Amino acid sequence: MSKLLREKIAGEITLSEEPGATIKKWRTLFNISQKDLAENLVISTSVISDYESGRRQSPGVMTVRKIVDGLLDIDMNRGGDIIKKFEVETGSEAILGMGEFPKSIDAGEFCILIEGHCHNADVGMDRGINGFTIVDSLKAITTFSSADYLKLYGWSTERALLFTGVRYGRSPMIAVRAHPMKPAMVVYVQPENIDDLALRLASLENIILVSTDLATPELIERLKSI
Amino acid sequence: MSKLLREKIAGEITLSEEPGATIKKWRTLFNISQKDLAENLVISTSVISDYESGRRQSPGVMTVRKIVDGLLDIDMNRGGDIIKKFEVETGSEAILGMGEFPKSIDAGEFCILIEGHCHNADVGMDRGINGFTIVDSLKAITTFSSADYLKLYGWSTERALLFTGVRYGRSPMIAVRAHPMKPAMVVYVQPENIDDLALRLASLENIILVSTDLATPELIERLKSI
DNA sequence: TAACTCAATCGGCAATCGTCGAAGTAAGGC
DNA sequence: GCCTTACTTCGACGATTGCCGATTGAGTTA
Repeated sequence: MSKLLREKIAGEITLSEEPGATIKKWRTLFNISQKDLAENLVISTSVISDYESGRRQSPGVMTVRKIVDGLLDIDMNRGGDIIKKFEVETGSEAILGMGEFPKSIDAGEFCILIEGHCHNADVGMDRGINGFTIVDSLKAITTFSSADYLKLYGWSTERALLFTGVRYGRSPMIAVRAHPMKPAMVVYVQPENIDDLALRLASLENIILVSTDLATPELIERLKSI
Repeated sequence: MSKLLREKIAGEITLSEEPGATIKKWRTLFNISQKDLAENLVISTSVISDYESGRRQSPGVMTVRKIVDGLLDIDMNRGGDIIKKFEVETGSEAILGMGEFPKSIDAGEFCILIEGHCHNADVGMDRGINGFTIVDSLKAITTFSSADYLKLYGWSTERALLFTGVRYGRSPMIAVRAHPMKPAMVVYVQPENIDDLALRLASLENIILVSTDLATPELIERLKSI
């Protein structure tokens, strides 16, 4: 959905030397009048104008968030035409889900959330997880170019990498071993088996290896809720 | 360089329900202590702590900007290790440059800035330009998949599309014609010729067709300065 | 255990935000 | 010329931010 767009707009406004001008740019891009926006946010139109004209030079993030959401909301109610224009393809179909958490979550907590069992207790659980990527292992192996592997890591490598369709429980860990970037945690989703070598490799790389019996859709839902 | 990352961090902080927690997440990710950050920003450490702990729940965009830049700055001074970790490949080599302007700039002004000559005065110059993309036409034609064309349009289609290596002056406009997304302006960079059909198509699509004698590096520099 | 680092907490104060509403300007209809 | 629509400008005022410095607490290290 439009999460990326939302972030893009917010980021641009926040970083702009003239946040007001940037707000205006986006409002115009969305073809929304000050009045419509003001109505949506239940504030007076002069407020919008004050921001855009620069009378308030450093609006709080809360204000920016409200404005961004207002723009997106109005467009949605109109059919989402502009949003669609900005939407980019999600990329490879081997990636089933991906997200970043707004704040670090403890590996232990994460484990509980996904009802996972840890298989190598020797590596510490005291690290933060900042995001997740769920991969269809088979598709990933057959369709990924080496550059695509970068996509597995969203914005932070301090993340959990979840593999579905695990058969012998060896290849995913081998792939991780071969790759220069290391996740904080690897999760096998409903694996048929967990390989011994995989376990050794995980400990070697200092990666927490976990398995869960939850199904992928359920997992995605839980992870999105963080 | 790290423009995308900068925007990503700012966007995430701004949109977070707990901006402080998100600030902390990134500071930790960058392995920077409150003290180091405070020193870089020439403020007291308690300020950072106050934000992270949530005493200030809606910091101004100026504050957020300073913090983000502080994080990136410190990392740069340390060798830029973390930034590099987040850097994603720039993508196709057919795209020579791309950027978004922090605010809308008038088509006329834009024209003057790049020392361009307009070839179809019939279409109005009264539209805003929000960004630009410079493409090597030859490489684009030979290497782009149809999905790649989406990349030409950064975040806004209300942008200028600049083609280099134009020979007959026809193909670029044909490509634009065939594509569902239309830029506000097409610029031929040091073209050998400008095709008549291209002109007609431009008018038909209501796209401003401009040519410039400036070289690509000079163009990029000027455009980045907006 | 004393010394030091990293971070959290808090009272306090000037500067700025967030918001309103009234009044004013500019561009079209008709 | 009169009525809308779409903004801009501005005085006012309570709520918050932005910042400081002092203090406390939890970990490290010598």
